[in-house]
Amino acid sequence: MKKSETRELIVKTATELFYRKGYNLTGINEIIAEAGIAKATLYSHFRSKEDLCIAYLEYKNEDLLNNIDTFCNEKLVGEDRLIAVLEFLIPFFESDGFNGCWCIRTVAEIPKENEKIRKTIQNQKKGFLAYLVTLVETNLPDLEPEEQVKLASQIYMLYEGAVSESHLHNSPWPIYESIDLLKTVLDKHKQTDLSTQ
Amino acid sequence: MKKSETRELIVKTATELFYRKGYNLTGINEIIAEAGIAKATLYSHFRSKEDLCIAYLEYKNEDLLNNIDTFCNEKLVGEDRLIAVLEFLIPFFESDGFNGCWCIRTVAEIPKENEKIRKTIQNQKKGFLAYLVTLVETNLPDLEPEEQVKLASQIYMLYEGAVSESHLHNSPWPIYESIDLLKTVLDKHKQTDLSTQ
Amino acid sequence: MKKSETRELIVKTATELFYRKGYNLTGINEIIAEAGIAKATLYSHFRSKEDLCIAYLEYKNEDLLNNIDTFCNEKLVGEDRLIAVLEFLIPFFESDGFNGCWCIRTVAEIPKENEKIRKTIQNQKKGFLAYLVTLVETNLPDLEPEEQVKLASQIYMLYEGAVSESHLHNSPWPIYESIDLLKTVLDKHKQTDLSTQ
Amino acid sequence: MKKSETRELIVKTATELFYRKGYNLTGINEIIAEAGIAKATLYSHFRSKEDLCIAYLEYKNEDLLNNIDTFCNEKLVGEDRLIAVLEFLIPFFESDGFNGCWCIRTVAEIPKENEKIRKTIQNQKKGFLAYLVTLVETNLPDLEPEEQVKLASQIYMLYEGAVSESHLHNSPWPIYESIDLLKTVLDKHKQTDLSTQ
DNA sequence: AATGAATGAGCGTTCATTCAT
DNA sequence: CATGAATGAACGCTCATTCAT
Repeated sequence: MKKSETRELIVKTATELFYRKGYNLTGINEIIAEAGIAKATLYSHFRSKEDLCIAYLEYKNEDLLNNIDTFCNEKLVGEDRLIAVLEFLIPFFESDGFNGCWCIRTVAEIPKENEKIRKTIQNQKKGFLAYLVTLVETNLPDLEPEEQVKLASQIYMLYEGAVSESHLHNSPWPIYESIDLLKTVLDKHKQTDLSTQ
Repeated sequence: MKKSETRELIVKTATELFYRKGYNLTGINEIIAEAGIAKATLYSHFRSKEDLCIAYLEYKNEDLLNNIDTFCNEKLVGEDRLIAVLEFLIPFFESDGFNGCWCIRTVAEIPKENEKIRKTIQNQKKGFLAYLVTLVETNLPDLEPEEQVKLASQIYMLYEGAVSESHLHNSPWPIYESIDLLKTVLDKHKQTDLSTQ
Repeated sequence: MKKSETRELIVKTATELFYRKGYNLTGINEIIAEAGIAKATLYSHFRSKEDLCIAYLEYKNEDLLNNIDTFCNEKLVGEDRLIAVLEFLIPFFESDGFNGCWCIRTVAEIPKENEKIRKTIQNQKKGFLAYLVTLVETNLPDLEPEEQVKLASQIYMLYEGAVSESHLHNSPWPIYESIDLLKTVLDKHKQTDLSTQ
Repeated sequence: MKKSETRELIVKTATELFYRKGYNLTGINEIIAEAGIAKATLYSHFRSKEDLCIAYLEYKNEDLLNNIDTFCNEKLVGEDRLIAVLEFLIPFFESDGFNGCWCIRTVAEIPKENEKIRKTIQNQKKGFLAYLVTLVETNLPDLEPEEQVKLASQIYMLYEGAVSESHLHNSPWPIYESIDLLKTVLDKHKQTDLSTQ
C-alpha cells in the first residue's frame, strides 16, 4: 500500500469516528483497530492526535464546501440560490450519521489554550463566510457591497444556528425556521430595491 | 457544614470548572481539590460524574433564566423587550469567563447514547423556548398565536446562533447581526399588522 | 494497610529494581507487579517516576551513611577509622546485589537537563564529603583545618574510584589499591607531623 | 558515497549523540535523522543498536588514547610525564561536550547480562591500564616491576575517579585532588628510592 | 547498496469509581 | 457523615527492528 493511501485510510477512519463519537471519546486504539493498522504506523503519518484532528477538520470542511456548491449550482440563480444554502441542510440533516457541526463540537472539546485547532476552525468558518459573500455578490449583484456582506453574514448565522439546533433537538424544525427567516430578509431587500427605483 | 451546604459547594465548584474547561477535561480530582473535600464526600452527594453534570446544567440554566428575565424587565415593553433578549448577550459575552453555551458544549462532549444528559439539555432549551413564547405573547399580544410561536422560535434561533458564533469567533459581531435580523423580522410584522388594519 | 506502609513497600521495591536493573530499564509495570499493587496506587504516592527516583536515591543514601557509620565506629580511633571508610567497601562489594554507585549510575541515565535529580545526587555527595570532613576532624584533630578538608576530599576520591572500578571490573582490586593509596597519604601526614614537632 | 564512508558517518553521528545524551536516551530515529540516511541503511551496516554501541565505544577509546599519548609526549620525561596523564584531564574537562567517561556511563545503562558490551568496556580499561604500565616502566625504570604495576593501577584509579567526579560535580576540583594525591605517592617512591641507595 | 513504510511490544500517566474505616 | 487509600481500564505515545521494493 502506498504511503498516501495509508494516510487517507487513517484520515477517513478517524473522521468517521471523531465525527460520530467526538474527539476526546475516540481513542487512538479505536482508530487503528478500525483502520487495521499498527499504532506506530499512525504515528509515522501524524505526529499527534492533535494533528490528526486537524486533518479530520480539513477533510470534513473540504467535503462540505464541495457538497454545498454542487447542491446550490443545481438550483436556479438569484435569491433561490441563496435560500438553497439553507435548503441544503435538509438532506444533510436526514443523511446517515448527521451529528451537527464538527467545528462547534470540536471547539467544545479542546482546551481554550489550544490555539492550533482553534485557529483552524475559525479559518474554516471565515472561509465559509467568504464563500457566502461571493454567492451573494453573484446572485444579488445590484445590492450595495456593504449590504452584500451583511446579508452573507446573516445567512451564515442562520446556517450555523440551523445546524446546531437541528442536531440538539434531533429535529429539522430549526432549518425551516432559518429558511423562513432568510426569506423575510430577502423580501425586505426586494422592497427596498423597488422603492429606490 | 450542613449537608445541603456541602452539596452546593460541590455544584458551584464543578460548575465553574465544567464551564471553563469542559466536562471531559475536568477531572473528579480537580473538583474535590478545588472544593477542599474528600472524594467519597462527593460520591455521597452524587452517584456519578454524570449526575454532577446534570446538577451543573440545571444550576447554569436557572441562573441564566433569572439573569435574562431581570435584564429584560428593565427595558421598555413591546418589541424592545424582545430585542432585549438578544441585547442581553452583549454584557454576557463581555463578562469574565464567558465560554459559550453549556448545552451545546456538553452535547458535543457526551456519547450520543447518553439519553439522560441529552434529555436534560433538550428540556432546558424547550423551557427557554416556552419562556420566549410567553414573552412574545405578553409583548406582541395582537399577533396571531401561531405567528407568536413562530416568532419565538426565530428569536430562539437567533439567540442560539449568536451565543455559539460569538464564542467561536471570540467577537460580538454575531450578536449584532442577530439583533439586526430580529429587527428586520419585527418590522415586517409591523407592516403586516398595519396593512391588515 | 496504612498509607505509609504502602509507600515504604513501593520505595523498597523500586529501590531494589532501580539499583539492580537501572532506572530507565525498570518499568513502572515491573515495580507494581513486584510490589503487588495497582498502577494508580503508585501514582497516588508518587507524582511521577522521577519523584520515585528521588525517593530511591534518598533511601539508598540514608542506608549507606548508616552502614558506614556503624562500620567505622566498630574500629579503633585515629587513622584506622579513616582507613575503615575504604575497608567498608570490601564487605559492600562482596554483598549480594552490589551494583556500583547509584549516583554515578543514575547520573549516567538521565538527561543533562534534569536538574532535580542531578541536584539531589550532588547534594548526597556533598553530604558524604561533609561526613568525611567531620571524621577527619575527630580522628586527626592535630591536623591544620585546611589539611583536614583536603584529606577528606582525597578519601572521598579514593572511595568513589574504588566503588566505580570494583563494579566495572567485577573485582575488589580497586578497593585494595585505594586503601594502599590512603595509607601512603596518611604516612606522609605522620612524617610531616613528626618533623614539625 | 562509499560504503566505508557511510559507516564512518553513522559511527560519528551515533558517537556524538550517545556521548551527549546517553545510549538509552538516543533513539535510532535521531541518529538517522542527524546522519541524513535511511533506517535500513543503518541496519545494513550494523546488525543492531548494540553493535553500534560497540563501534561508539571503540571510536571514543581510540580517540582518547591518541589524545592522551600526544599530550604526554609533549611533556618532560620522568615523573612529570606520569602526572601529565592526570593533567590531561584539565583541558578534557574544559572542552566542549565533556560528559564524563563513556565506559562508566554505558555500563550504567545496559543490563548486567549484556556480556558483549560489558567485555568491550572492561577490555578498554585493561588496555588503558596496560598503557599506563608501559608509561611507568619507561619513565620510572628503576622501580621494582611489581611496584610499577601497582603505581600504574593507582594512577588509573586516580584518573578514573577524577573523570567521574569532575563530571558529577561539574567542577575540576577532583582532578586537582587526584594530581595532588599522585604527587604524594610519587614523593614517597622517591624517598624509598633514596633510602635504599 | 539503499530505501521508507510498517510493525508489536512497551512506555509513563490519568481516569471515574469503590470500600473499609 | 466523612474519609483517603486502592483499583482496573484506558489513555496518547515511542521504541528498535524488519521487509518488500
